[in-house]
Amino acid sequence: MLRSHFSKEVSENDYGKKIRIAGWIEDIRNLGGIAFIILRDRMGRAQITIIKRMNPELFKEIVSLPRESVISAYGLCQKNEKVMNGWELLLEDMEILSKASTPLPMGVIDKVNVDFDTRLDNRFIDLRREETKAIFMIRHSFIKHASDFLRKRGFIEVHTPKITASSSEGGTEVFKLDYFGKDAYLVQSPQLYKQILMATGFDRVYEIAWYFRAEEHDTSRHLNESTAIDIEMAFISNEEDVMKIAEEMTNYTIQKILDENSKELEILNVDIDLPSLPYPRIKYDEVVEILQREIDFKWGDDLGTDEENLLAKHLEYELYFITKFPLETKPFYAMPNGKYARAFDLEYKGMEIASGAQRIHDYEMLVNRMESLGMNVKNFEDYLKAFKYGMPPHGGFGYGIERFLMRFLNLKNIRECILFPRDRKRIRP
RNA sequence: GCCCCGGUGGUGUAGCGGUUAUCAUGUGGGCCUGUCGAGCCCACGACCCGAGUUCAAAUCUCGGCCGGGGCGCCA
Repeated sequence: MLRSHFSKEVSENDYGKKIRIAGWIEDIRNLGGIAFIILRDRMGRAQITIIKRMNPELFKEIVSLPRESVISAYGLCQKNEKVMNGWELLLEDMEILSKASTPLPMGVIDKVNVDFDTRLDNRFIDLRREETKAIFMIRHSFIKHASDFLRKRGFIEVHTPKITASSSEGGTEVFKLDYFGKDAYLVQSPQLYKQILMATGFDRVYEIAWYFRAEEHDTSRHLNESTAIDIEMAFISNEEDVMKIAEEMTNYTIQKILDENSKELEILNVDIDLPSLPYPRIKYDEVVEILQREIDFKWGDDLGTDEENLLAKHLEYELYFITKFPLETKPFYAMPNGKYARAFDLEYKGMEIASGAQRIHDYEMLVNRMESLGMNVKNFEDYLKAFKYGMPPHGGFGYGIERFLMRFLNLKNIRECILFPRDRKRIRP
C-alpha cells in the first residue's frame, strides 16, 4: 500500500518508527532552511517536515509541488507537542502520485469565498473542503441508521424499477424517454410498486429511492432528481402506525448522528437536542384556524411556502405532523375518512420532509376513487391487479433525504445535500 | 411561468461615461531553520457575447446567453 497509516491513526506507539502517509498537499510553508507540508487524507491532516541541508534535492522537489498534488511520503514519525496531532513526519522519501495543474479552478483552503455555482462546477474539489465533506458524512450516517432502524423493525430492503410504461400516479410532471421506440417514463416515486409489494406477504418494505420529477420549479428546496427513504407496511390499524415509524426513525437517526458525528456537527456549527416523542400532531383544521387569524386562507387549500412558514412561527417545536388533510389535497390512493384523508405530512422547521398515509386497499373503492378524479383506470391495470387477489390494509411514507438534511443542518440550499444536483438549469457535472 | 437582482484576472471583489481598472486570494520567482490564516520583496493575470448611443463605454440603452434570490407549480 501507498500508506501505512491515515493521519488520525498514528498513535504514541508509532513515535520513533518509520511510517508512510499519503494524500493531497494542502499547503506548503517554505521557510528557506526548513519547510512544512500539510498533507490531507480522508481522516484529517498531518505535517511533513523537511530540513534543506539534510536532503537538498528532496527539499527542492517537494516545495516546488503545486498544492493539491497527491504524494506518498515516507519517514520518521517524530513526537512534537507543538505540531498538530502531536507528531510530524520527517521526510526521507516520497513518491509523487499525481501532480496538480495550476491554477486550481477553486481553492480548498483559500481565504476567499467561492460561489456555490463555482463549487458545484468543481464538486470534486469542493468535496475536499471540510464543511462539504461533513455534510456527506452525515448523509451517510443518516441513511445507514435509518436503514438499521427499519431492518430492526422487520422492513426488507427492496429496489423497484425507475423506468416504467404507465404514466405517473398523478400530480407531478414526469420525464419522458424513448424505450426501444415505446414511450416510457422515469418514476416519480416507488409509490405504486411498494403498494403492489404489500400484496406479496413481505408486509414491510423500504427502499432508498430515487424520485424523478420534471417540474419546472426553481427554488432552493427543490430538485428534479432527489432521494428518499420510502416505506410501506401492511396490517396497520390506521395512519397512526405509519407515523410512529416515521417519528421513531427520525429520533433514532438523530440520536445516532449526535453520538457518532460530533466532529462533523461541530464543523457545520450544528447544535441540536433530540426532540421528544411523540411529535405533536396538528390537524389540518387547527392549521386553518391558526392561519386565518393572520391571513386570508380557505379551508381546502393546500399549504404553500408562506403558510408553512407562518405556521412554524406559531409553534414552539421544530418537528411536527400535520394530519387529517382534506381529501382533495391528497392523491387518489389516500384512504378517505369522511371529507378527510388518512394522510399526514411530517414538517421540520416549516418544511415538509415526509408525507404519508394509510392507503386504500379495497379494489372497488380504489377504482371508484380514481374514476371520480377523472383518471384513466386502464393505465393502472398492473397496479390495480394487485388489489384484486388479497391485499391487506397498508400505508407508508416517502421521506426526503435531502429535505431532512437541509433542515437538520440548517443549510440554505437543498443542493448542498446531494453530490451532483439536478435542477432545472443543471445537468452537469 | 411570474417578480427582483447580477455577470470585472484561476477564485472572491471595488469601480458605474475619460483611471496605468481597486483590493484580497492565487500562480511564478526571490529572501528566510519551527511554520501552523507564516512573513517580507518582485512579477503575472480580467471588464459574458452582439448591436446601438457618445468625441469617448467595464460604466448608458436594447437583444442574447449564463447565474443568484423570492414566489408559483410540486405524493
